[in-house]
Amino acid sequence: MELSIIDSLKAGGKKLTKARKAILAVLEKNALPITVAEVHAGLVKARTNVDLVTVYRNLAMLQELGLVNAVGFHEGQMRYEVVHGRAHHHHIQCRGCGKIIDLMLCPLKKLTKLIEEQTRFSVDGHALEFFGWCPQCR
Amino acid sequence: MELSIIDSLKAGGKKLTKARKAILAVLEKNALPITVAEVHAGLVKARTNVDLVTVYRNLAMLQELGLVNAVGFHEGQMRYEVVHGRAHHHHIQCRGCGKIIDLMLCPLKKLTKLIEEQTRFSVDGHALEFFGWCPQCR
DNA sequence: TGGTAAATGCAAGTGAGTTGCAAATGTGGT
DNA sequence: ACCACATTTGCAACTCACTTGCATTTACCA
Repeated sequence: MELSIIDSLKAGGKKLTKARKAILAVLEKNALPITVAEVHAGLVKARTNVDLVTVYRNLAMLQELGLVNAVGFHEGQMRYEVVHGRAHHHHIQCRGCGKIIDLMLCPLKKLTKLIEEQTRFSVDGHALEFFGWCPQCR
Repeated sequence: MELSIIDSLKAGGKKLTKARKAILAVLEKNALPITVAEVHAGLVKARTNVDLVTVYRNLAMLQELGLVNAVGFHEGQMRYEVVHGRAHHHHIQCRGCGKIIDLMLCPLKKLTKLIEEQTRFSVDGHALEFFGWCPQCR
């Protein structure tokens, strides 16, 4: 079974602070990965004053605990999404407008085993993003 | 057939400058994707004085022409490798020492078609990197 | 060889992300 | 409920990859 968010924090010796609750709430409200600035803007809109640096520190920490997922489209900044029981998945981003869509698939399980055999690395993660043009920008 | 590097530059209205030749030479010497700073260091070592900003501008241009390939491991900087007739491939990086290895495979051709059908995007690229621990760091 | 667009170097700027430190705040034990 | 204490937060300053503006230089073509 999966640990609850609170249990995961406790298991990592972390406190359940106001900032942390608010950050997770903003992420939960967004289905797609958002930037640190967008998380911060969400906090401001929810009248929760949390410094930007606190957002950075918490996202890094939540990522280490496996509670959030970092996604990068080589935009010069990272994006984050909650894990929270969602299935492992990937994304596609439009090169025109930047729109992101979830792709509920991953073809890499078998391949990972093959890579482990061939390289002698122990593989513990991968980044897979697609790029293209959405119907509106095409 | 594939255009030569010189032909590709000409086709794009680009000049074959000393800086450009030297940058491509440094990339050709390196089998794996290297950072902009590493390209620049390679130029200095080869006694070719090219400003760092020129390296940035040329790598961006060479990427647009499809002559070099940008690879990102979410390290806060990009890496570049020459395309030059090499087969499409991906990489794995060690989380311990940062070592990178070529993976001469790509499982995404069929999947790309499927994504195009499902999302109505026209897919024109993808980023796929693996992460893990190499035998020395494990 | 000379005219011209493209390319370069330098300096200054942008913006994401980090670090140090003093003040504030959860938490677990009593 | 309170206290002790480690964790967390905010602020300010900083780092570093990358970009931009502009005057000078260079490759190319007639």
